[in-house]
Amino acid sequence: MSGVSTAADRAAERAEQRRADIVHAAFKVFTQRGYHATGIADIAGELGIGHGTFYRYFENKRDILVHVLADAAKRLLSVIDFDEPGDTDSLAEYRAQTERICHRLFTLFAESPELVRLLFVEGLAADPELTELTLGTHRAIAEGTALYLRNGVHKGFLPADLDVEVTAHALVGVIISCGLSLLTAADPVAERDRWIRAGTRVMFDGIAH
Amino acid sequence: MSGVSTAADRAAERAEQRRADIVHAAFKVFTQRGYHATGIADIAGELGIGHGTFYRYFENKRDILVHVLADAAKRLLSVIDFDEPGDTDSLAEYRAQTERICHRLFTLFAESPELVRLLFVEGLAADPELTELTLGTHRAIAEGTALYLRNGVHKGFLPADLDVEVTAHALVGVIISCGLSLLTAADPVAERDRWIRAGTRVMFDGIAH
Amino acid sequence: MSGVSTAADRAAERAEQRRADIVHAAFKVFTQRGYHATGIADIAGELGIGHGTFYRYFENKRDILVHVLADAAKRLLSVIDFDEPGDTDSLAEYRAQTERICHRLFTLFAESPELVRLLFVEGLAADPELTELTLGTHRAIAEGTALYLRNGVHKGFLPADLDVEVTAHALVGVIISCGLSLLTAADPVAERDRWIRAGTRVMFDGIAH
Amino acid sequence: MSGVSTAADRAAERAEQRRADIVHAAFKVFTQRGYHATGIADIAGELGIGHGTFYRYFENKRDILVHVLADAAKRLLSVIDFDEPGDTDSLAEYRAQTERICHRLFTLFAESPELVRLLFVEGLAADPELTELTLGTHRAIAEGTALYLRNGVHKGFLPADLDVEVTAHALVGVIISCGLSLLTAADPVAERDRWIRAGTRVMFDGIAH
DNA sequence: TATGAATGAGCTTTCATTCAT
DNA sequence: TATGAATGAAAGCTCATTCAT
Repeated sequence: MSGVSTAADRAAERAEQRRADIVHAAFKVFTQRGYHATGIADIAGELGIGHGTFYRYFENKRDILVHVLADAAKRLLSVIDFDEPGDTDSLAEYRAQTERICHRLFTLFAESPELVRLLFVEGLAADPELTELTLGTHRAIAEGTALYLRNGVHKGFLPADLDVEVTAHALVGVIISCGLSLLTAADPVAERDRWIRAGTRVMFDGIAH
Repeated sequence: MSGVSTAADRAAERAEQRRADIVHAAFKVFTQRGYHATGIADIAGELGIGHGTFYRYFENKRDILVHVLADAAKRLLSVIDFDEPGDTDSLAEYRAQTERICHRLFTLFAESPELVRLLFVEGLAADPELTELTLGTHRAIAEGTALYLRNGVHKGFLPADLDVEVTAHALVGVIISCGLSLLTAADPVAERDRWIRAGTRVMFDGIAH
Repeated sequence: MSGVSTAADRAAERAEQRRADIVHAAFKVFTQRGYHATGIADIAGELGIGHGTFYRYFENKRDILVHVLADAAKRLLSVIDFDEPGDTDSLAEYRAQTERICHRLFTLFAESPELVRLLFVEGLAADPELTELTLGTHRAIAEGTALYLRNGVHKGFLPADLDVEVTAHALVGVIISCGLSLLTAADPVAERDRWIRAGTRVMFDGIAH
Repeated sequence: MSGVSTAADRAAERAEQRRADIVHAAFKVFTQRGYHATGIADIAGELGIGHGTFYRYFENKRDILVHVLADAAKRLLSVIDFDEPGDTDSLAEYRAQTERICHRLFTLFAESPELVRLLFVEGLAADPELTELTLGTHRAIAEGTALYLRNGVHKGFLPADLDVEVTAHALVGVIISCGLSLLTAADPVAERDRWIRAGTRVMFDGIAH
């Protein structure tokens, strides 16, 4: 609050900024060349800093990937968490809400395929331990999704015997598949809209209606 | 038919057997340690052969992965292709068929999580080119799935305006998510059954019914 | 002489023929790709035989090179030894003889640059020991040359204080340089004739006349 | 001039020094064991540095050989270029000059047989491309020699119809042969003197005088 | 704090040689 | 006798990480 130790504060601030810069640069090169094909020198080169400097901010190559993944997961989750599970009181409201969320989410996928690449591709296979971590992120998304389902069950507009956990996970599968599809889509925006429509349709109506 | 050139035949047979052995061993170590953490020496060691021998049968490390992936994809696809898309004439029949397919598929996942690991994890991120190849396998599964949907649309028990391609892809997402879930499931068989039930339910009825 | 053990004789003959074939094939590939870049498989492949067969006729890779070098040296020396050192009784006769020898020798170089490559390039640097062996061949040529010079000194048409050994060696240097020049000559025959003329001229008259 | 950026200067200087050290070490081991028998580890070991360090200064094994050869060629050529072709106006002066050059050159050979080994043996056969490069060095020596001959023709103390190019090349052959001879000479200095005498004699007088 | 020179573990790959068939 | 499958020593090279400056 006070002006005391401002110099130290500024230093800490600059350090924080540099950490963020490095995470950003690593995100870029990891998604471009892939985690294993990327060298620390590539990350440092992207920023124009010495690669020794990297080690003043991160433990090692794996460490930066963990941070990049966490950052990416946070970005993705913020898109889902933007809405409030408890806000909806009817199926129609929930469906509208779902469409909004899918729109935001799939727009994010269409606009930053790097994020998809990182969370659904690179992070998944960097090493066995990170597979677990990334699957944890998937689980976190599933849990976020489950909150909405539970609200519906609680409010009565979703059936009481819905297997909330597995269903939520299945929906995450749809999200993953959408992300991977947009990765190679010729027209990502058009593809995104097809996914929003077809995705919410199968989710709410099933394929038969 | 005749006994002529039996020696050469036997040699070719043994070579083919050895190739299969190497693919099998590579499958095992790739799924255990991950592609990048695996050395050729690990594959050779698994078989108790000299690592120079490996290079008599495969070009290089990438080559064996491609073969392992192809083998895994074939195994997975054969489970789906086992049924005949045109066999069903009503929604009820299709639903029963779907349950059978899911049962076989998810049983495969539960019994050989390595296959899941390979097709949905390792193969996806070994290198950018292999990501494409693996996404191609996903597309192949989606196309297999689409055949069933198209049969339903054609027969009239599925709505004419169903977005078959995207819906099929979405279902592949469910399959992927199921595979990944079973990877860490405490009781894979029980989990498998939940996925069969919840999966077919959301697929046919949507979440609302 | 008798017909006894003809079968064994024929076998030995065939073996000898095959040794010669292998030497010939090795000569070809060594001069094309260089000794170190050549594999045993290349030699065997050139002959269409299994590479295991190679080892039934030669100890190892170095062994075949020694034989190839010996064969090449023999061919080169036979061109020099074709004449009789004692045949000439005057400077004019010796000069005519030298021109004949040079003609034969340089024609050999022009026609089979591979022989040059082998004796003055590959053999020289295959390994330290073979350098000695090849320098021995050079010395053998020098000794052959020295015989002619000694005849001249003995007959009195060359000065008594001529340093026969070193001069002979110097002439070998001219031969080597001619060989290497023809290796990259655009018109080897024309170049050959220039070397015969200029070479005998400097040898007999020095540069000043 | 100023003290500015002295640190960077010193770094560059040290780097240059290290490059020179590596060239020097490589020169030594290449001439001892031969190019192909030498490993990068041998070069690094000679200097007591890690072999990874080698790759900070040179692209690969071939790269260092090229540099070693260039360095050796420069040293040899500097001995020839020390004199001025145009300095002599009579045959006697040219002969004296030639003797001086031969003295310096053959002394270099006697004192550093490694240089001979490198330029006339190793460099010649390391690989086909380097054969060309080394023959290029021989051509450069021939061209240097040709300058002297042309001076004599121009001044009139050498015959107008002298085939300068081929004669120069022939003299290079004598130089090569001298170098190779000194390689195995029991008493290199005595041998050197014989070559100076016999070499200049045959060059200027031919064998007959 | 920033740097990049130095390091060496560890990898992929080659190929001369052996030997069972 | 002819073969080629099997082998593993050995080499070149990369790159994450350390640390003196």
